Amino acid sequence: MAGQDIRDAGLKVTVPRVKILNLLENLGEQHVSAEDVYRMLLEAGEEVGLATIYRVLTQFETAGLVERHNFEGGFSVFELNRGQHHDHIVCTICGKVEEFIDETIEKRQKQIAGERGFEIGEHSLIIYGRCQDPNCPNRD
Amino acid sequence: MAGQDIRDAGLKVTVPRVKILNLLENLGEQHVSAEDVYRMLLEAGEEVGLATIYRVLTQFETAGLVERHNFEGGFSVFELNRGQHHDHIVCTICGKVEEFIDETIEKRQKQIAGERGFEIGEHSLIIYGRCQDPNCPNRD
DNA sequence: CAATAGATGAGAAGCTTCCGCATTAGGTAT
DNA sequence: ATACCTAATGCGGAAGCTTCTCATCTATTG
Repeated sequence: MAGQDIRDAGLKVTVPRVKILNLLENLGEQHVSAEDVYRMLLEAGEEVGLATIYRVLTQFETAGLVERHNFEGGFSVFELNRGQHHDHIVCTICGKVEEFIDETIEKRQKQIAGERGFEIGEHSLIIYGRCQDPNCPNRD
Repeated sequence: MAGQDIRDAGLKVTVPRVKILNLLENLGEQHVSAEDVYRMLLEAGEEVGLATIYRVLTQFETAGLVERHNFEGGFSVFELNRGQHHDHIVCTICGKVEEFIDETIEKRQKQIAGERGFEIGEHSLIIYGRCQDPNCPNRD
């Protein structure tokens, strides 16, 4: 349950934090910006200050509860950390994001880092392309 | 030569554009921000407005002359497009950037995109870690 | 060399993100 | 329960990166 996760992260269980975490839990694989979270909560009649959202998302990230991604566009998007690392493939037309995991790539990355004397930390692999979703305005 | 590249891109060959392109050509594998370009030109006694640098870098990117990367930190870095695609490994301590190419990973990416019905375009693979450069303040 | 479409520079404005500070609320011990 | 103390919130505003506006200037073309 959300409350316990927040407590485990060493944070007080407050109304805004629970609202934000619940929202993320209900989002599934969807990726949202801080502004998105703000708007979605507003639309649900739950008003939380934007500064608080940024603060809380950063705290959740530090605590490992959520992941932050820097897609193109200069702002961050967040998603719940469901434990399993994964990479992203993003449609440059409609913005749809899918996730994937590939062991081959993971292994090669570790090797590459090792060869270059890097102690590997995070990594970010984003493939950009055009999806074939019938609802995607991908025509030409 | 720089002038011809600029003309080929459909842009007028102006003093600022030539200065910026020449600077990038002399930078090798170094990655610079727009602000870096501004400062470097200033130090070389060549004053170019910051707005122009942003404009020109974006135009060069569109024309395929330079590549823009969004590393962590919320700002873009640029490098000359030397034709050969490559990925990056970034030290999270000292910010050092190294480049690499790996055919295994490239191939898997194409496969993954194909499996998911994506027509692959760009991709961005950034590994974050800690380097072992003696000059890197990597101690703990 | 004049005409013109395009480029520049300076400052203002935009966007995302983060402070500072007064107020409020969670957690804990009474 | 109550009161206390620390932490969290919310607001306004500010910071950093980037883009826009617009008057001025310049590269190109005939």
